[in-house]
Parts: sequence; structure tokens; C-alpha cells
Amino acid sequence: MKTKIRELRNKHKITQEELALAVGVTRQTITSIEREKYTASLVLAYKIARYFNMAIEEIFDFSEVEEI
Amino acid sequence: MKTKIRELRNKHKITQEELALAVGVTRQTITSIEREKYTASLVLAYKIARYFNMAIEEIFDFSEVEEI
DNA sequence: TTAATATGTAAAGTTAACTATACAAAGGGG
DNA sequence: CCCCTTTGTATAGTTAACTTTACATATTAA
Repeated sequence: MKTKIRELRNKHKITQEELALAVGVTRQTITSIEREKYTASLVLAYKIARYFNMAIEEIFDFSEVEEI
Repeated sequence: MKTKIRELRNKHKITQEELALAVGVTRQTITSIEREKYTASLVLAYKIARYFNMAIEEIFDFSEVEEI
């Protein structure tokens, strides 16, 4: 899933490691999510959104999710 | 994790099975999430939110998630 | 009371999210 | 150039989300 994490991280000038630490996961998890290796869990998505002071839907791109 | 799914489902007068079908999971998944057996994935949370025309944060209760 | 509908639960299996460790490669600053 | 920081990637392992099947229980309607 596409996300704005890298973009936001650059804007805030923090590394993957710093973000990982802030939200309580490993750097590999952040790397994997940025590189779309897998999708964040709901709780992690929330923590990342909180960190950047945004809503989950503003950071994670659900446009590929099949419409209901 | 606490959610408003049951409450919303009752308000909309739909069964677990109907919601499950609408968002593309099994009834057991809805049951388990309502009974807090486990937390929905990000995509499922999004689909449920879309179904009820709400934001993810309005349906899922993140108050127990450790502050960052 | 019986049937039908809605929900709870259980167990076993699969897949995806995440950890841990480790090493390679890219890029900038001295 | 060389060092240092940041990022990419790989592999193996664990845990949690979700499926499938099946049966039990509660509630309502006929």
C-alpha cells in the first residue's frame, strides 16, 4: 500500500530509525512499509498518524482497496 | 480493541453476516473483532469505516494505545 | 413447541505483520 | 579518498489476523 510516510519523514527531517523508535517498531518495519513490502497494522498506522498529527486516511492510500 | 461496530450494526439493522459479506470477510471475523478477540487489519478497518461512512478513528477506540 | 434466524465459540490451518541479525550499498562531509 | 550515516535487502523465526467447518445457544415467530 502506498503511503506518505517517506514524504512526511523527509519533511520532518527524521530517519527511519527515529520514526521506528518513536512508534515502537524496528527500522525494518518502517523500511518494509515504505517500500510496500507489507501493510502496517491498524495500531501501527494509528501511531504513525499520531506522530505526524494526521488522520490515518491522510497518510495511507486506500485508493487501491476495492470499493464496497 | 473496543469498537463501535456492534452499535453501528444495530443502528443500521444489519447482521454480522451482512456486514461480513459487504466488507469481504467471514462472519467469524466480524464476531471476533466485536468480541475483542483480535484487532482488525488496516484494510478491513478502512472497509468497515467506508461502509458506515465514517473515519477509522471514529469507529475504533485507540485510547488504550500507548501514547507517543 | 418447533422452526428459523442471529450470535457465540472452538479447533486447526494459512498467510501476513513484525522481530532479530547481519551485511551490502548509496551518499555526503571531512 | 575515507568515514559515517542512512537505507536496502535477505533469511529465519514468531505471532496475530483471517478462513473453514462445525456445533451450541439464544431469541423470536409461527
